[in-house]
Amino acid sequence: MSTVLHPLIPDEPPRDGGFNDALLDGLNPRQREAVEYRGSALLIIAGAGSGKTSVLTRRIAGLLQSREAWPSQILAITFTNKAAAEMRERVGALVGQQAEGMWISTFHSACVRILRREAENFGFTKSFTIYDSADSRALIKRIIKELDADTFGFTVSQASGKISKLKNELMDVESYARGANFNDPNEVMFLEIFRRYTQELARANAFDFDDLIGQTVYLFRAFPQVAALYQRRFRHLLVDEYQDTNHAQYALIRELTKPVKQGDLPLDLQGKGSLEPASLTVVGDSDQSIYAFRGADIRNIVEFERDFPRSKTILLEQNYRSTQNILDAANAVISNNFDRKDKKLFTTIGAGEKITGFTGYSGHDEAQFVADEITKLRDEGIAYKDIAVFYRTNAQTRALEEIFIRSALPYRVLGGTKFYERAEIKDAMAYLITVANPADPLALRRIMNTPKRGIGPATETALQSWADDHDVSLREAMRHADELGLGPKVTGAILGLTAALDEVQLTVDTAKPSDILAELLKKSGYVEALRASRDPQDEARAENVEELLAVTKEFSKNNPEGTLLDFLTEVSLVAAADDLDDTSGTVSLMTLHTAKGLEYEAVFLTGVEEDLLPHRMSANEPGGPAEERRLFYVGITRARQRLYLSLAMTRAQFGDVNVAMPSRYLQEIPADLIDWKQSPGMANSRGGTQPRALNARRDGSSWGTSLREAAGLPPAPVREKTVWASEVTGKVRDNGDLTLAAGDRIRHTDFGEGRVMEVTGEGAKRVAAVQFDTAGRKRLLIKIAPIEKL
DNA sequence: ACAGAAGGGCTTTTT
DNA sequence: GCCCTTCTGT
Repeated sequence: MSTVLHPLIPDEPPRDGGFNDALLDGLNPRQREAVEYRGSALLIIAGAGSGKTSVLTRRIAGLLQSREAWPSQILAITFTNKAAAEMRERVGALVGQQAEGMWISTFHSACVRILRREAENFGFTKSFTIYDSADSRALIKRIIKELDADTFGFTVSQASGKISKLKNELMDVESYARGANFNDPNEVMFLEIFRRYTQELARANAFDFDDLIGQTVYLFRAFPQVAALYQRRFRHLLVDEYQDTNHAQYALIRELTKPVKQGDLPLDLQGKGSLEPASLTVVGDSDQSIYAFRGADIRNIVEFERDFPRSKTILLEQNYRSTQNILDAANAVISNNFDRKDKKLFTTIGAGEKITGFTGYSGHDEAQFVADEITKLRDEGIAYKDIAVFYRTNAQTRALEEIFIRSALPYRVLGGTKFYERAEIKDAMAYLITVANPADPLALRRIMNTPKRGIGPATETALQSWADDHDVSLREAMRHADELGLGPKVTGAILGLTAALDEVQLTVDTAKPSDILAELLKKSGYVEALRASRDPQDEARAENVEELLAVTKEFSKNNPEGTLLDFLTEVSLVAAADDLDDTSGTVSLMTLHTAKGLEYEAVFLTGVEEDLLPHRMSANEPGGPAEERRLFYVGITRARQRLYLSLAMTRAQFGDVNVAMPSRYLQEIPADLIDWKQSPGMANSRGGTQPRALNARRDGSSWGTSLREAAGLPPAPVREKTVWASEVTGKVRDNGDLTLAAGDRIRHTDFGEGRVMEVTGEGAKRVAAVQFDTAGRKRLLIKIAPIEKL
């Protein structure tokens, strides 16, 4: 092996053929072709569950094994970090250590890597901060306030949404201004917001999420010699979930697959290596495009063949995941989207069980059904970790969680309010960001008076004006606090904080993140202040901060060389689905969006109601209802063996209860595929093909019924059990040391009387299995269930 | 400067 | 139902 001439670029790989046939074992002819095809561009249309990850990993392994490519010449883009980790692992299993040098990451991570290396080319430093959506909203909020733009009717979410959209289209302030209508005061104001926002980001040495992609494209276009390095380096690009790429991501791919210009390379590389464009493989399924709201452009995949004229397309339709009943339902639903290439999933697995349908009176009733069915599945031998519950909006978790806690079902919520969104964690992170990137005023403002140091808004404004007048950073202004004529106490507090930050800052490139954090927490007195507080919640907050400290230690263990910047990058880019830990034996709860790319033995798709799925907000958007249908389709196709569709007749929203109607999509599923345990009356009267409601009765025993009548709906079926006498509240009950033993009689506020059959678990986690007289068998967490001993 | 109370607005999905 | 902003009194 000859020496490597440029750190980025290894030599040409030797081409000695050798393709291990084991890589093709167990593949169908189409999959084989997708692994073996060689050419400039390949589009793999991979239906849900068609084994695309297998194909992709084997394709990469093949390139490595046959010596067509060095690991470092491969760039594979996935949608989530979790998917990247899985792909890396699976390629590693096929080819061993070689997997190390490949770039397998998300668009965002790959771009951060490039930008950290190249930021100095265009006015940033490598220690730039990444603003997440909350950060960028905070900045926009400030700007709107400064400009009094709210009097024009500008809201933060409007402005940030519009800016994000423009950035996804690679529009910057200048190009937007060119097409702007200057007679429209609204547009002028928006332009000013956009301009300031862009300026502030640059001054803060920060990129927002959209910039990570957009600025990388800009970098490649403005600096051809930089682009040439990466064009030459990456010989094989593979992009997963191509249907969800936006225009900026598409442009990035185009840049990377341009032919390498000889003259743009450094002298020592000229004439070395191939100057052909890199080969491109994209995998996707337009039926699973669910991110149009975020700028994903389905045309990228639909027009691939036009974009890359010498491309080859391979269609994978055989499904290896689900039963035929589930696939029939999925096919039936998706065929209602008219503007799609016809594609039908099929399997050789067999029909399998019917889909189970259920209509609850309320979200809680629905949740109870889910909990009960999960218990039954468990009895059939399906592990908790193989069961997932999906919903359209995060707000729906509340009812599910309440019931799951009561029922002692182990669960975890993927996404939702994450650890890093907690105020105390953001505070601690802001300390870290402040020392990593002193130019960032957003982080500095957050910690300036946290913990309380007597530096209030007035002082902050004074500091900021001084900074503006002297054209220095906010941080620099703080160092000159004694020149501002502030009170001695405030001045001392500012100088004290600045000195502490400056001191820690000296160590950022060398010290471990955990040591830096510990030092900052000590010097700032943050944890101390939390512990001293008399707010009982602050104790928990202090523990969360300790938890963050543990996270940094764990990070250093996994990345011995990892710097503070590496840590901050990792934290900025972790997504909801990324903390997925398959080994934990719990039921998984997540939104339909998070569910993409995952699969489970049993899937509960909840809240299949109008205004929820499809969501009310999608109704006005062009293509909205079709995208919602794809979302439903994605949910259905996650299931291997068992699928449950559930809804409620009433749903709590904004604090009060509304009547809910069955989703239009339910009628698109052939009636004989669904076994309704309790069917929605509405679906019957509209579709006419489904079985009549069972046991329909007008006994007025449930408020659900009367609400339906008030709304002019036919009477709902009434189950004898589980009419919620009392609303389940979010308050944590505590039965203290109530002890129960097998044989005891108890009364439950919702289920009535029953007999304890068995008690398991210890202490606060003791669980009673109870046979109720009318409501069946339930598992209850003794400590908090609404029960009394008789 | 800050704590606590009262009032308004809002939630689709996320890298 | 909750969170965030604003107002009021110290």
